[in-house]
Amino acid sequence: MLTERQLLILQVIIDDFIESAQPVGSRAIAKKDSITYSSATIRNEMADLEELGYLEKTHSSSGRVPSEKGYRFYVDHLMSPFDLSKADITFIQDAFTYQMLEFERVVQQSARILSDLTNYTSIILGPEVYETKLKQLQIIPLSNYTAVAILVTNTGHVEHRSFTIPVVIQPVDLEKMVNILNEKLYGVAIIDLHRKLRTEILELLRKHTIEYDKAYQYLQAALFEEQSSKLYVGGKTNILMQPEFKDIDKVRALYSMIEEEVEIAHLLRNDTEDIKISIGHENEVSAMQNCSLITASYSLGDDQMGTIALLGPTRMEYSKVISLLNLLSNRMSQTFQSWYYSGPDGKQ
Amino acid sequence: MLTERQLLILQVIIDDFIESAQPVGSRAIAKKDSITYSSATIRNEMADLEELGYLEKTHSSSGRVPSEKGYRFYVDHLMSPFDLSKADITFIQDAFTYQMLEFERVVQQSARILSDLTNYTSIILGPEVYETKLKQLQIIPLSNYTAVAILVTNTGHVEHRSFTIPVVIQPVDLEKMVNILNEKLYGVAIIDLHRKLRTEILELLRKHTIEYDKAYQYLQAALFEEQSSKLYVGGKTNILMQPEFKDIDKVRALYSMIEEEVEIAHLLRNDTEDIKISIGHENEVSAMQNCSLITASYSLGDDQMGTIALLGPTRMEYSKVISLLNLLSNRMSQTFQSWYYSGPDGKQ
DNA sequence: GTTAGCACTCGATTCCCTTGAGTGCTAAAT
DNA sequence: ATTTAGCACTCAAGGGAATCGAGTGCTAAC
Repeated sequence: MLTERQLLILQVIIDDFIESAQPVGSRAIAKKDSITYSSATIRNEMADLEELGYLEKTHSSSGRVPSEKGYRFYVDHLMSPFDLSKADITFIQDAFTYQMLEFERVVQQSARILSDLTNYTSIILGPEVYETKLKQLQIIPLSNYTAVAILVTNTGHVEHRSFTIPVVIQPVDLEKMVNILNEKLYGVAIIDLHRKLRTEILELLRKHTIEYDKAYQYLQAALFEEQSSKLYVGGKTNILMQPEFKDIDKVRALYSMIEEEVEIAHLLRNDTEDIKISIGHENEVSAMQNCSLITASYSLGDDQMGTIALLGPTRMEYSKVISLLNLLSNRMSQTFQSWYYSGPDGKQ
Repeated sequence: MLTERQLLILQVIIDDFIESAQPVGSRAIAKKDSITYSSATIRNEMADLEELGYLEKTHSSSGRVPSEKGYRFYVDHLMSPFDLSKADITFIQDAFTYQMLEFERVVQQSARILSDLTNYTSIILGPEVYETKLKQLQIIPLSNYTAVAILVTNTGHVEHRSFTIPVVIQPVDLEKMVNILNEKLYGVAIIDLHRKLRTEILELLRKHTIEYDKAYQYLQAALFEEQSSKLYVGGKTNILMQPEFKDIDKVRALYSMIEEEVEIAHLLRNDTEDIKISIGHENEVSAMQNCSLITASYSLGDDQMGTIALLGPTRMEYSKVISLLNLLSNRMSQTFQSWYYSGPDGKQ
């Protein structure tokens, strides 16, 4: 068990290192206002903290640097809550008052806010489209041979895909089909669309169009190809600003990691209500092992929608990042909520 | 005027340097099969070529490096046409045979192809949406207070924007409005939409809806906000692979430059039929002055649509890049063409 | 005109020395 | 029993000096 004094010293060291990115020496600590002991005492405590695994040295005569265990202890027990500046808060509020009526827009804006306010890289995992519901389906002919299919969900999300119209299908058939589909599929969750199309609608359609199979096949290709949830990344170049990434190879590794959308999406998904923090080697992926990843989730009512995250060096401003993620995930959830339950202005 | 031998030597030096990124020495040149002179002779010629400004030394006893004037001469007179490998060609053809029916898709795919095949960064400037024509306008209500407006162009491009419905406007008004708009605006170029809305349609609409002004204002906000042509960037991280960018500051400068979409768009626009090459300081922007930018344009029929470009170090594989850009811009133009004039399969 | 030969240049690498920030330990002070 | 002052020690970083070698320019011979 750590003594009060050790707790204090550990906290001060980590705070200092997070700010300065330089190994912290005993003299520097002794000078702090909150510290009343001499550098020699500090040295003794530091030696103990090192032995306990909370601190490390970069070389035998260097100052101390927090270990991953140190950071873990810090975020669990030590760190003091961060008060966002008035400026930051109004910045966020402002961003959310002006015409935030589209999912994509909210998410992109949020990613941007996060990266701008932290100098880290923000990653936002979009919702599983599956959970939203079909509002309207439309097929708009572009030429005699091509058309664009448009799918609108209740969240205002629009998917579209152009396709060639098979010769055997007449425009009038197409129209009939769309009518039937809209009638039968309105309000159906996107995740169920596929199944429903294949079963219930099949018979119905057969009565009206001769070439159901072909039409079905095309429709499916047109609409259901990429419904995997999207990744929004903000401030990718912020990584370059961090002193721990002055070595270009690390940057390269991290970038190619971020481009692995599938893997990242998997890593991110945070199903809990809480904020989740992964420090250094707590991350499974090797390219991220000198990084920390902090994730929070946003939701619509009780439904988890997606995850917002910040990726930075292990020497991260945990406290600030957590405050920000909390504020922003709430703000996002609120916004989505307001689209459904609020007054005519869509404001709270 | 350069002698035959000088031309040969210059060519060999630049070819070598483009491949190796290392200053080229006289001995290395003398060893090449195509060179029958001794290193001493080469040295004399190199000294002359340096005096003429085509070569430079990095320091007084180093090998030679092409100057920007050298590169310029090389691309204008020296470089031999590059035969793309069978593999590369089939790779491109394959990419274009499978369901390329959306503008975005074609462009994104192309950007990817370019960056993958070259290890440079590709930038594609989308078409001015203005030049395309309105196919259909739709407003789909999402709730009592919100709706999504969708605009489809003849190129299969879909724009959409959610908005709040002003209280004063009834759903039935909305419907009427959309009908009128579709009737009157079908086939109108996007660039003319604005004007037309403001003039001709105004009176017509006034007869039918009470709150035209409000509706107009909302419609406009919903549909015409971001019609600037889009930028598609591929292989941004390829920059990190080039030895001339092992210095992180240069990378940072270049990245923040690329993010200036407006400026880049302006730089890129290539209104000629031909391929345009800007070497080093021929670029106005300082962050690009150790880069070369090669642009080509793609078109629909006789209408220039947009620009595709590759950005790399001045030591670029000009010859290969040019072949690739030629092939790809043609392939893109063809594809767009085929959407309009070809048979039911959309194939040539 | 071409080439061999040689002195010369200069970046890169290595080694050594110095500096200074920081430690650990011991002994004295509280 | 803590705390602190003092001192010897460690090691990274930075600054020459020495060495190496790739490459040049020039001269004289072919």
